[in-house]
Amino acid sequence: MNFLPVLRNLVSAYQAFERYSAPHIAAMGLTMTQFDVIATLGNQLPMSCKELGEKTLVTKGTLTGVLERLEAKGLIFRQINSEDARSQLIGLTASGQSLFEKVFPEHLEHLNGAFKKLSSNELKQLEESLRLLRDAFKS
Amino acid sequence: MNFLPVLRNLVSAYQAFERYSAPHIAAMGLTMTQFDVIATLGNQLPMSCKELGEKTLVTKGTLTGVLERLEAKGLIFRQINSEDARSQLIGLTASGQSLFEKVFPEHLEHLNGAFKKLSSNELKQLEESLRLLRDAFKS
DNA sequence: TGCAAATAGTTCGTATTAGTACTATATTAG
DNA sequence: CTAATATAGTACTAATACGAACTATTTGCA
Repeated sequence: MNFLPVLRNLVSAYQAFERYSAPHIAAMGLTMTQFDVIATLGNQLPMSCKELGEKTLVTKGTLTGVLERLEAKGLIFRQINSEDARSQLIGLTASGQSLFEKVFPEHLEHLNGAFKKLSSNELKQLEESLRLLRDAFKS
Repeated sequence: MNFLPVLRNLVSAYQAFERYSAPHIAAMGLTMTQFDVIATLGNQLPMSCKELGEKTLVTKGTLTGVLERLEAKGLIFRQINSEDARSQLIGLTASGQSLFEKVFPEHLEHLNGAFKKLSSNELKQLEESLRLLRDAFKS
């Protein structure tokens, strides 16, 4: 069974998504990864780097640098985790929260411009197919 | 229509693929991108950077660095393109060819370990779904 | 209790990655 | 024929990205 076309389509679909999204996000002064972090922190209680990394699929080594830059922009704060001194809690500052409220719905609308081309069935099929593929690579 | 689960699955499937493949390729002394270039050049006539970039989905700026490192390892050569002095032709050296012949079938077998979990229908469905998604982001 | 093992984050090295500006060459319109 | 434009590849910058080594805690187990 020839699976190379599937791999090729996986990579090109992923790249197409990135290239569709990145310019819109860059126009708001963020990178994709930074946006991902802001979107994950929005409307949530402060969370640890570990949890943030799991939700955004960003490894901890990368996250350190991303958080540095977001902190330098005044978008996030860090606070001590009183339950575990190894850990810290990350949250949005007022400025980060207001950026989130502006940018997140806008970007959803931008993405909807692409997804509205797909039917409800196609979306469901996609979600299921992708889950199968991911699971095939796991374990 | 909520498309966020589809996006999340796209990213996690892509990452699962990378994390399944990368260690196997790293064990052979290559990165994923380097392997991609070697695999694309294998059993082909020398081709331009432009063509190589289109086939591997690597942008030209990135390709410059990748080719530098592959050339330093003695795996590829560059030759003048007599038809266009702006361009050069990239091909595998004997050493690169022999690496290709060893590594490519091995890696296909490794990937098959994941893909054999999917039925023929699931593969077909995946290929089609991913093409739809990619096209939704294009244009 | 006390120490080995696990965990949270940072640091570091290497390699992409995108994007822009730049050089050299080719093509094409007038 | 020549000037404007397009194209191929390189140089450069900023930001990921991964993995390994490292520090500071915390946990688990004997």
